[in-house]
Amino acid sequence: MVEECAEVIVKINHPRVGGIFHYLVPDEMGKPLPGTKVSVPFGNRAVEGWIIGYSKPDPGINLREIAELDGSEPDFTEELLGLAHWMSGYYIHPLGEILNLISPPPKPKRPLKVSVPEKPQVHPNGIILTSEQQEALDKITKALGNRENSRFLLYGVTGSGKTEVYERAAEATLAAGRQVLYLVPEIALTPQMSALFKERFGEQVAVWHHRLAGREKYRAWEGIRNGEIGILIGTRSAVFAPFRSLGLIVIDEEHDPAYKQQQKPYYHARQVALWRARYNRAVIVLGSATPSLESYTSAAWGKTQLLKLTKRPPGRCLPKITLVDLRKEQQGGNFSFISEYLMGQIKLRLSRQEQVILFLNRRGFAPLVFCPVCGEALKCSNCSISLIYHQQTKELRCHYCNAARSLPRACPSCGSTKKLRFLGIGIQRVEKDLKQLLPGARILRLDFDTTRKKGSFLRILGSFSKGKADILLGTQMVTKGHDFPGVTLVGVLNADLSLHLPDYRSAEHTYQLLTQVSGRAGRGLKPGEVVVQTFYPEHYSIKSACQRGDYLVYLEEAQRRQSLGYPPFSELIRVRLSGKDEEDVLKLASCLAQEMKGILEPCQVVVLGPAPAPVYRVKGYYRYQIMLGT
DNA sequence: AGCACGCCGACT
DNA sequence: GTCGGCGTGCTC
Repeated sequence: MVEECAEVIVKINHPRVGGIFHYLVPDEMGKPLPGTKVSVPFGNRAVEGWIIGYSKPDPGINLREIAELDGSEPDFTEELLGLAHWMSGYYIHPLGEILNLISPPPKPKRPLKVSVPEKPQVHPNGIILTSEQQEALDKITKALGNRENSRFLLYGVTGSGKTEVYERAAEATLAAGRQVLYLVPEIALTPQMSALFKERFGEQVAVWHHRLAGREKYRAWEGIRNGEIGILIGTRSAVFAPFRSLGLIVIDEEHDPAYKQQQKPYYHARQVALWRARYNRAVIVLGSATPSLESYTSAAWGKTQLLKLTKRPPGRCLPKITLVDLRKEQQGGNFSFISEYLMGQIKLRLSRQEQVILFLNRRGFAPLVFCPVCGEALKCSNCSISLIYHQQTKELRCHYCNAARSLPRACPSCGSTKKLRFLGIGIQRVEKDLKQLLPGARILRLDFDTTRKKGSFLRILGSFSKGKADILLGTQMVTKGHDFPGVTLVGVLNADLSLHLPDYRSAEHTYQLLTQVSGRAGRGLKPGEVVVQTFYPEHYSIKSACQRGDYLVYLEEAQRRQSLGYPPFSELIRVRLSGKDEEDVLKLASCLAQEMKGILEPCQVVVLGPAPAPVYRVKGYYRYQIMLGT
């Protein structure tokens, strides 16, 4: 009779070695708990891995012994092992790599100084809740009290005080002896959030994100594990923290695409959080002024309880929104990026020494550079995409592979040495032109290129909020939850840019972007105004963003998705194949699609493709895709 | 992924 | 005759 052997997942990142390997456990090791890190002989070398369970191996394999146990405690709780299994199946990814992803941070070399945990003290702020806030809070605390796995959508207009509701729900959770996970979409939002929570809850608050230094990381992880930390504020990877008693999960700005990882494994933190909430019988609150359609319909179907905050606190009203039709502007002879109306409003604010935010979702100086003789646009040599001209570095950049080249003397396609032409307007061009149009104005630019250096993001925001500039000109980055009381005007230079992207959610994303950026206006006591410039004022996502307070955009979008058979009314899977040889990729994709059709179409799954991906070459790899839909 | 084994071209 | 090219295949 063969004894039960340890099932070990080896830490080797290749999908072909994703399986379980059995090892004998030497007697002196006893029976280590699942989750324990081990070192095992593998082929002719030693590799690390984790014991994930015990079972009888198939007969006839030459079993070897575990060489070493690493660490006194298992790396994973039972919950996290279960989560890893679920993720491995759901995201079709090797278990070993999932375990690697969620494994604890390494122990720092120098021992940590022993901190004496002070008695946590809570300092209430004395704010009086609006009746809507109170009602939302009551429902959340009731669910907390019942230890139900409840799911809420806190749908509140920008500035309606969602954070205050989260803080009080956190207070109730701590009082019940349980822990809180508070997720935010990006690292830049963690400092202000943790400052806010620390003010109220003291040192039991910790921050987590991937850029944290080694010992900070370790301290937060340990604190969560041993219960000294009651509230963890972090970005999506914080969803894997080893809570001992998780009671509340808050996902702030739940619609934000940053919650989805853009690399393997392509997990969605909201999805993972829902799993953990279920496992822990915890309450989960998804909060947003512009919920994802998935969450909104989930509420409509009764799977999620809807909590609405429709008003800003007394004295703070919603900004007025003005739509400017750029077609009419051009008919009137103004071909500039800025309408007369918006220009007038900017000048008015400058004269009153109020601040302005301008939003244009396009990096660089000119998005297209072409030869006036042959008409050919300059393309990246590795990607099927046009190169963008960047003014300050005087070079052409590919926004997909980041390759840069200097502006060529002669056209690479026809050899003409006539000066290349720039087409379209990027944020650097706006900055340059604005400085000429408004010589006295102090302008700050906030985009990927001005925030590459560590700390520059906060430096720019800091100097703007201290009033050291009049105009903050930015891409996507300016839309995220910052609070500038001095801003009374927000200008959206081109609302249409995200409307025509090849994504079935582009209308939803446009609506969310416009509403979020509009929310930056009038956060102080002075009333705010938003000016939205568009070539397409009758498009429903633009119209609805400008008539806030109605939920029609969700109804309309839901109807459209349903009639076209898109999620959340169906399931959709995109299978992407990529490789250096286009022939090979296409051949394999065709075979795969054929195979899938044979198996899936009888069970009513439609197989579409293969078709070239929207950007069909990236970094020298050809990309084809197959869509599966129900 | 590593790292072996393994069978064909230019070197001390 | 040997060093080494990277094609194929295996790892409890």
